[in-house]
Amino acid sequence: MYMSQLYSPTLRETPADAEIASHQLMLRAGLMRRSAAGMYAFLPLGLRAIRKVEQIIREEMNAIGGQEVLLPIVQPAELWEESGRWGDYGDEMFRLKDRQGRQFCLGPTHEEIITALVRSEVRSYRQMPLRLYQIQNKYRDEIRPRFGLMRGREFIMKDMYSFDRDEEALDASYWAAYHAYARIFARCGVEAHPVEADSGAIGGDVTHEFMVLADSGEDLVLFCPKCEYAANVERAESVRTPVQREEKPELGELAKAATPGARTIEQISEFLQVKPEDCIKTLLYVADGKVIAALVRGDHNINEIKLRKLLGCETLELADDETIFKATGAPVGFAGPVGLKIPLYADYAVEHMVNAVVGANELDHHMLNANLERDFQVEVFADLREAQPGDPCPRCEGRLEGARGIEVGQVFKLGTKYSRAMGATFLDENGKEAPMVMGCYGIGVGRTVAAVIEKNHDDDGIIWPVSIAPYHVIVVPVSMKDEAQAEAGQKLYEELQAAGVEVVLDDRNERPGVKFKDADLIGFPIRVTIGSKSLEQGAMEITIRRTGEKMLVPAADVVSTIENLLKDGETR
RNA sequence: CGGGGCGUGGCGCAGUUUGGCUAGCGCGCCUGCCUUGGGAGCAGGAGGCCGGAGGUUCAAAUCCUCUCGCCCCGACCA
Repeated sequence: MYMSQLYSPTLRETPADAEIASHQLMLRAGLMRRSAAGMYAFLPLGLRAIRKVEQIIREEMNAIGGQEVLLPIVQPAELWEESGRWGDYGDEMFRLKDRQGRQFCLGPTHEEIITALVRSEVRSYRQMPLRLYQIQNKYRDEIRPRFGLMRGREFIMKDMYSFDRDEEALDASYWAAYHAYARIFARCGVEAHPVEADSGAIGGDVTHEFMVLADSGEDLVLFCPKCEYAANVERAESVRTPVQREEKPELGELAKAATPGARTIEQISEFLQVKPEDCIKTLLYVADGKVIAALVRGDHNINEIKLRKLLGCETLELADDETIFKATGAPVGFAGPVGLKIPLYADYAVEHMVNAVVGANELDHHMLNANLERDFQVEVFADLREAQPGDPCPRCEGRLEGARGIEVGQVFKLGTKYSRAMGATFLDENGKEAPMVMGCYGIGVGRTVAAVIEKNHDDDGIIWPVSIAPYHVIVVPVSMKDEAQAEAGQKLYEELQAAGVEVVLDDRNERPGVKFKDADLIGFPIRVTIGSKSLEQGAMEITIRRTGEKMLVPAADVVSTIENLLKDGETR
């Protein structure tokens, strides 16, 4: 490709609305352009990187017996009604009607449509395991699209679905995908750490997310430096420590204190001069229409996912002001467990608390010296809090550390949730009908590219790993007006092409500074500079983008040197 | 959805508080000259119904109303 013809409009200045490095660089380097909030057009260079990631994914999916299909983006509502998700998915689903008034959606994911496809064709255990995947656009009307490709409303995703005869076979599919993922991300040039995760709306119980650690990540990951434990904060367990006391604690007298205007733990602890960890946070929820209270220590955050699991409820939301007033007799900010006539669920940490500060269920008042058993009873103690860095590891003696992560992939064991709901069954060797046991496995393709850039850039621009670089090499004649240079550039360009190297010739009549800046910004792993001085000596200069290392190479050896550099991965 | 901010040429911004006559600046773009190892220089030039609609006024980028779009923070932690 000639640089003069390449449609890659680079930007000298950083677009104002791009916040993180990958977003800024993808715009500046001319990889993509925004078309609407959370929607992007890919330009030639961006598309080439995307395609390379897709190709790596294909190879690894095929290697574990995956077969590629392409499913519709526009999906009929009926299928989603069968699985029950037409209602569940809510505002995040793009919905549309055809001219007959039939309802459709733009697929946010494809469990329904693939299950429908497979149920009508697969009848026998002999036809499984079946592993089908696609690389397709997905649509989610995100509440808040941001950070370019990190959280878009339209995004490219590889999704594989596995269909197996039983749990054991699913396990094999699951771990095959898990290990394929590790290979995929490694080949793309990023480290992606598998962490235990929550399965969210998709369902299922066993699931891992693959996280690229980066400060710009939207997820918080907790991991143990001493063992293998790593989990998304949504999932991370907090351990119950036994209550051990040398002697009976001295219980203070329950007393009411005026706390005008103090509604938050911060305000209360400030006002009463107590530590947040000596306060109990009383949160009122409506679970399937029933009002309950959840208690956590003042300095802890509740984990609603854990609460939801404990209660086993369909819907769970924080109570509104009116409900709170009805249940407690006080406005928001003054709820407490003492005298509260609704079921109380408390985090394990609350077991340890003595002489706690709690809301008094009365405007502008709190209670001091509230104590378990004596002053209030708790229905159930459970792990309800959000784990945080510094917490003990649930698996060993270590302490958890925290890091931010970009979720580039997730693998799920779905079980029979969809196959049961949608009647995807088969006959086993005894002629007995059973639901297929499913798994699903996603990779955000664009997000992976963005994550790679987050981890591979410097002040000058992108530093592509060779494996997904849009092009491997850029040949830069310093001056196109110099015939010897122009000719040598053209010749090298042709030789590299003949050798199968993906190469761009910067044939623009620009000053060298401009060409170098663009080359660095776009991030070609290797640059060959052809200048008059070196050329007179019959040499060219090879620069490695990642290290900045320069080497003067005899013109005759340039192609073989580059081939070796690309092969041994020194430029990665 | 709540809070904050922003919409002025392809990009980055000034001008808006205190309405005023040809709407500016830098980058980019076009032409010519010149220059060629890290975003050169000189000269000339193109390009903007100031997001949109309505209103106030002799006069609106500027004031008022409505609307659309975008960005950031938060989204129930009492």
